[in-house]
Amino acid sequence: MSQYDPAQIEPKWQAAWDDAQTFSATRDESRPKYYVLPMFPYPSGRIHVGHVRNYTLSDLVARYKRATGHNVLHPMGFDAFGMPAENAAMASGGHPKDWTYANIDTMIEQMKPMGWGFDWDRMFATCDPEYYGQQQSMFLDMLDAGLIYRKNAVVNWDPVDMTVLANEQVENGRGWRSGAPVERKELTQWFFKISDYSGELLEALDTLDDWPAKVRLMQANWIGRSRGLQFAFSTVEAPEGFDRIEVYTTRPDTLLGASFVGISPDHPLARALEAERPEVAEFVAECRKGGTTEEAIETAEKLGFDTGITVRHPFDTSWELPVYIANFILMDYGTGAIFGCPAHDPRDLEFARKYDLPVRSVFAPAMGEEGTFILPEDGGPAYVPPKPETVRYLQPFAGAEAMTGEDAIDAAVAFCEDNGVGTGVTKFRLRDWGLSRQRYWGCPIPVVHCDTCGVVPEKKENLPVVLPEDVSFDVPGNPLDRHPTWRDCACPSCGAPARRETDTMDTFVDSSWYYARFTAPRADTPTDMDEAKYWMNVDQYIGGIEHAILHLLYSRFFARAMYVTGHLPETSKEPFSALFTQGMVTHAIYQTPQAEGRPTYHYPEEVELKEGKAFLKDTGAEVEVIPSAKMSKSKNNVVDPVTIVKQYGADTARWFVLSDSPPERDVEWTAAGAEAANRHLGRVYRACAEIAASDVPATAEDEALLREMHKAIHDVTLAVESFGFNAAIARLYGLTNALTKSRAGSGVKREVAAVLAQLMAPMTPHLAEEIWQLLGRDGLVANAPWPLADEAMMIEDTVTMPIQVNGKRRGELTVPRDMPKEEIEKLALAHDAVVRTLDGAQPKKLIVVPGRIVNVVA
RNA sequence: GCGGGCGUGGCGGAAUGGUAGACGCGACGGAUUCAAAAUCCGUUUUCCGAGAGGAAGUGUGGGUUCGAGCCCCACCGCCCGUACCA
Repeated sequence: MSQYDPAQIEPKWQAAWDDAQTFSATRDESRPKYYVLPMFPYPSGRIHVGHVRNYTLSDLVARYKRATGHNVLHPMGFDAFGMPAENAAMASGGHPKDWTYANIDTMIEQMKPMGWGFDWDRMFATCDPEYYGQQQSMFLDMLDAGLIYRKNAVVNWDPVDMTVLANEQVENGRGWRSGAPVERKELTQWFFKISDYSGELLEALDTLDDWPAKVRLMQANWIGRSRGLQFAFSTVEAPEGFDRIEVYTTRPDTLLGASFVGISPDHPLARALEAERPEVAEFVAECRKGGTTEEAIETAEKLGFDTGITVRHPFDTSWELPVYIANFILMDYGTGAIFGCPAHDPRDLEFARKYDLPVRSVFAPAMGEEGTFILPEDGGPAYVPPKPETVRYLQPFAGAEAMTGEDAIDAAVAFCEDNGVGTGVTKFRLRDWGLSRQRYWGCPIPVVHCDTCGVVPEKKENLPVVLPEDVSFDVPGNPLDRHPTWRDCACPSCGAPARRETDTMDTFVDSSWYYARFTAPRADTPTDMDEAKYWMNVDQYIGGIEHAILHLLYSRFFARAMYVTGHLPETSKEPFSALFTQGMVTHAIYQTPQAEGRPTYHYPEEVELKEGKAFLKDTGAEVEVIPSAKMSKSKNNVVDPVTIVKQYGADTARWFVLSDSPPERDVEWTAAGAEAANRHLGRVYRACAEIAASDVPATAEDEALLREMHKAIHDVTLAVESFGFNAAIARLYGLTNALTKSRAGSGVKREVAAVLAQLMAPMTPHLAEEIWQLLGRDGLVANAPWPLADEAMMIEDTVTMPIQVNGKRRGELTVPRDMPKEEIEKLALAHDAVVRTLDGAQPKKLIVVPGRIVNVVA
């Protein structure tokens, strides 16, 4: 009998699918459509195991949905703009375009042998002018619709290289190349008005039933709707025009605990003082050191500068509070000014203790819950109970003494409004989306700057504004800025000499509408409405949890913006009907510690495993094993899928990434696991080949095997529907074992083997086709309808229930499936173990859950 | 710092509030073999016990319940995100 030989069978079936055009999607109103989309990859140069997991998951869903009668769209493309291409050009002197397209070719070559059923005819890369030209066209429509505007925003500035840095290019506050301390610098930049949609994007989260709850929660917190009070402090001895400082607070109930007013270093008042007073300028310059990330700002040491200006408390004009410039206050949120209440905010407390400002508690734990509570003014930590918790107000100015924070906030807002101290307002944390990038390898922003006409949109007939190819990366900065001819152009409005916008778009723009483009990838408009109406929405989107907020939120906004500009139907405002977030693929790190600095990392193939320990093959020296680490080139623990496929075949790689871990969790790649997967597939192949050739008449075991088959169909179908692919695989192991051990006749065994092939087809499609053929079935298993479980065939006559005494298992009871509760009670009380444990005592309670459990409470 | 998630045998993991450890890996024992590889069969949470059986046990500490891996509270550890990595 022939052996399982993936190298021979896999290319054969891939060619068969190609010939039959199995996975090319065309509109067909007679069948329900199903659009399954894995997040498209960045063309880094090689596919990695994370990609293998992502596309194996989407392919499984696609093949399963095909089998259940759906017209499936399962496309693939490349998110091809971005920094790595420019970094490669800087490092090795090539061109980002050549680097990118060469990488795409390599990756396609690596993807094809995996047997993923993509509709390759729809492929595109976002750096294709055909794609980004349509993106420019939409930009103009959105600009026209008032969805895009310009304003100032801060960037990371490398003062030595004189260039803007991405957050990841800032290491410990210094530029990655120059090593110079990074500064925050303001530039005029383009923005999408995503904040216009804050409320809608938040509320619509409730409609996304098939999204993970954690993602919806993360987005809700990110959008961050808050109710609060906006009011103004009147100032004492402030410069002209600063009679008042507007502040926003979400805790107006803590107004009597106010201790100081803090303003952002970018607040207009801070700017005014900076211009006049050198010591302020010095302090503000100090605040502007470091990167722009929220993390860097929040974890930096809290710094304050006493301006000498004071403000009057709105409830008591004789009470004056100092005004500090503070480095932890963001100009982007609220009004860029706050009042500090140290007793009830840890940051304010740290600040107050540092600058010796008063700490005044506003509320304390409600009566009876005080325990060991220490007031913050007596050295305790800031007291910040959850808002729904009832607390005791020490000096209630609005409402009762004991109230929840929520009620107290409402009462305080009402009180302040009644007394002319500010108004209650709703604010969002979500900021507008800055899309300008001072970089070459991105979609050019199609506008022109003219001295007379100002900012002028490029004419649509002049699109795409194509990136020039004659650029060099030998000097830091954006080559578009210094391009001799591309930059200079004629004003589309008056024709006078003008200057092209040299900022390009954030790559998040590219990935915010690719799902829509896949429905009509060659259209000469951004989308084709008929195709979009048929294929949208994405029925199942699959990708990494790392995109939970930004990419998914931007895409949700973009779909709305595309609806407003007529590029998507209203029904596509939420473009992803269901979302699944997969876990990472990890791999052990093998390292030898060094006396100083980084350890030496060893490749897995240099290491030998013996008795749970790892040794270097060369020297026999023991190496340290760090399990389950994220794969990283610098740690030498990256597994290359190409090697795996050469060694074991694509089906083994697919089977392995699906088995073991549930798909939403991280999975550790182990050589042993891959071998085990391969061994099992070999077992299935041999068993089925043997069955195909056997000739045993029907036996008494036929029915038992058929029952097992129907139960397996039922269980696997449920598991696949609920993304429990590891459970589905465990069930398939079970069916395989039942099939190989059964003494049923050949007829039934062949039927079960064929069903096994069908159930495995979405996971190991090549092997499934081969078995299908061995069994003499017609056509492709890829085109066969999904098997149906016959519920009547699954029913067993008896059930076995555990018997517990006081919640501890003491025995079990096998009874007819439909035995009445009273009968079960009698049998349970008469059971040896129960009699022994009760020892003559009367049971206090008897709980019988028919078919489930019996619990005797003594 | 803040927001979110996860934590179960030697390992990956299973378990609508109802027998904790399915299924797989590894390990151990056996069959087959001149021998090995491959393959097949069996055992495998820990501790006590010859055995029958018993006790403990799902990161830590508490709580709710007839019954908690699952629900609630506090803590510890790891992972993701933190708006210019994609």
